[in-house]
Amino acid sequence: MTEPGRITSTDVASAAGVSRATVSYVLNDTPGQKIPETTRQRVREAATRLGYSPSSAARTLRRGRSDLVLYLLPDLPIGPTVGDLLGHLTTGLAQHGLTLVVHPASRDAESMIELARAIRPAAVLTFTAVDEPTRDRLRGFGDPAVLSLLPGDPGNSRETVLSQGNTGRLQVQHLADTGHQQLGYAWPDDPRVLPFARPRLAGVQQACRDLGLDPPSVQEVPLDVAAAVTAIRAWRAATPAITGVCCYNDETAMALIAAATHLGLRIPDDLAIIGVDDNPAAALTVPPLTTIRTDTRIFAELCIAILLAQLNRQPPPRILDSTAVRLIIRQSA
Amino acid sequence: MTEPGRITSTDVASAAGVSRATVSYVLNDTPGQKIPETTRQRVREAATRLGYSPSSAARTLRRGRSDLVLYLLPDLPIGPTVGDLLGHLTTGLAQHGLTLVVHPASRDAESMIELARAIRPAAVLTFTAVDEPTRDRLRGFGDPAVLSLLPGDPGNSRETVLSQGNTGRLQVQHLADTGHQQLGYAWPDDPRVLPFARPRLAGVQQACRDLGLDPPSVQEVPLDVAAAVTAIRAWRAATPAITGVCCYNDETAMALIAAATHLGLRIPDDLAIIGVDDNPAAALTVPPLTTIRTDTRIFAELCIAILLAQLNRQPPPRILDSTAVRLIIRQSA
DNA sequence: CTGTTAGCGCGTTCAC
DNA sequence: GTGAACGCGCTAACAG
Repeated sequence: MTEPGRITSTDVASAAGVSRATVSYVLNDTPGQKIPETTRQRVREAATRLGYSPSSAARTLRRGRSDLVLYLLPDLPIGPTVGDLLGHLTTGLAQHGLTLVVHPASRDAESMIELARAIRPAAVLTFTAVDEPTRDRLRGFGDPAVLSLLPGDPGNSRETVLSQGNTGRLQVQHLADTGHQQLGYAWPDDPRVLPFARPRLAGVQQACRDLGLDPPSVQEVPLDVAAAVTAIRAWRAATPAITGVCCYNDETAMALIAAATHLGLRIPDDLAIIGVDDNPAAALTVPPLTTIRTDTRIFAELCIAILLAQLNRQPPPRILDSTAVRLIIRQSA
Repeated sequence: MTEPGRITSTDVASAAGVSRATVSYVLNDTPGQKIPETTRQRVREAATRLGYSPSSAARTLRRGRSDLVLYLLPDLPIGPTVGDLLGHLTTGLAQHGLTLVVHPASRDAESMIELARAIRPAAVLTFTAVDEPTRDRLRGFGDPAVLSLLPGDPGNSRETVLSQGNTGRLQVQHLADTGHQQLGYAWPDDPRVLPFARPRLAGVQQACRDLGLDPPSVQEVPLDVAAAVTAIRAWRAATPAITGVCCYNDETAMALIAAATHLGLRIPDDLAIIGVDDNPAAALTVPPLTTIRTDTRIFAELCIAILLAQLNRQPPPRILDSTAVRLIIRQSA
């Protein structure tokens, strides 16, 4: 007779011998309500015994805001880093009663706006920056917290989480530490990863300036051995020759390793190569790849801390992302 | 005055000069309602002009079921295949007005049940099988469609999507085609991937039986070159020696390639190696890796078709997953 | 003090 | 074509 899953606050109320209002007050610890501990006990006991959990639909309807966090999935291959980030975000948000919903980040903002309108997310998480007009319209839909992971236009760089600057700095620093003066940058050919590639290159360029090195010689390196051979030839033909290369990511680095092997070059003696990501494959190349790892767990926690602060209208925690990024020294550089 | 995003069916109704009921009937194309085309036009025009989209909270409350699809993220490293699948599922579901929500698949079913209770998903998508009791309890919460991607216990194998059997078959077939009679299987050491590894190995074993080959010699191959060296030594010491190895995935295969290189073995002449996944890195190993690719787009579409059929209480489309799996011949086997 | 009543939020659907 | 009730939790106003 009692349909399973149909336990509402009414059921809890009658089981505890109180009204639905009281149930709500107790379960939400509403401040300013003087309800004796004995009653609270009874209500809570009844709630757990019956397995009550409030309907998020009804709650959302009333509150004007859901417990969902909208995560706009960029249109690019999801590597292990982004994948792990997703996993940790999901787990971390769940601990705060928030649920991650994934949606494709389409070109036009419309479909995102419409979804936000429909589900009234507590927060919106994106990789690419959200422009002001869109942000404004979002405010109408429960005023979600908005967090962009990657920096947008330089200058408009509010609190950005994945600065990527440290990544480049660590790459350059390590190459400089191991005696390289002339650096190359292996740029990806997939236009979809531009939002990641641009700030990474910028970080490398900045680090070169800071260390007094020449700016890096940028070559496009598609994920294909023949093309990588061409890039390496160009670097080695330069005067002075490039001896160390910062790669956009580990896959780009692997293309370079394969090409260098083809050319009979020795890594790192003839050419030092350093990647980004610490892809599981990076430990298994020949030679194993030196790379930069982002600790996605720390990173996810940082994102969540920022979101929660915004939701509670508190100042954002001023934590640097440098703790989350670290050099993994293997043998390619 | 008109708060943005606060357009409700009441607004549309008054703009079109009709009642909210009519708005609902028109916008949902409710069958059995005789509403003249002119009125319908007016309602639709008003809706688009005002930018109306219904509140999913209210709709869920009324319908007892939301437009969310719960996706239980298994606790394992998210490789490119699972990542791409996620992307395609998201996009494909969005085209049907469904939204993917991601939740960690925790050990106990409780937290999942509770979430389902709260959000009333239209469907639940899991990798590992859902047991009968859990399935039963779910029925109470709007009776979501349930789809398990991986097979559970053999025997209880209802409609399973990612059978993995074809994967193993393709691996064995190719090795047999290229003259290998004694096969090895490189088994992963990460217990979290067991749900994938078990059916893949089962597929390999079945294929060996079908082709009259000896059962594969299984060696555990951690993602570490030293350990992979040990495995290769064991295979080569066997009589008759193993000449071709099916790997759990591309990373396992890469460990083997690195180990073989260390041992001075030639691939594929001394040892043929075949992976699974077609990880972007697979094309960049030396030699490039022969592997099995799953077309995640086709696969996602298949999942969605099955879900939609279940939602409409129609028989599931009987499509084989073989179309989605394909051999990529490079040079390692 | 302790707790209740009543109405809102918004789309859906039955009965007229 | 419409009025009205419903689904469920929240909370301002109010009573014992």
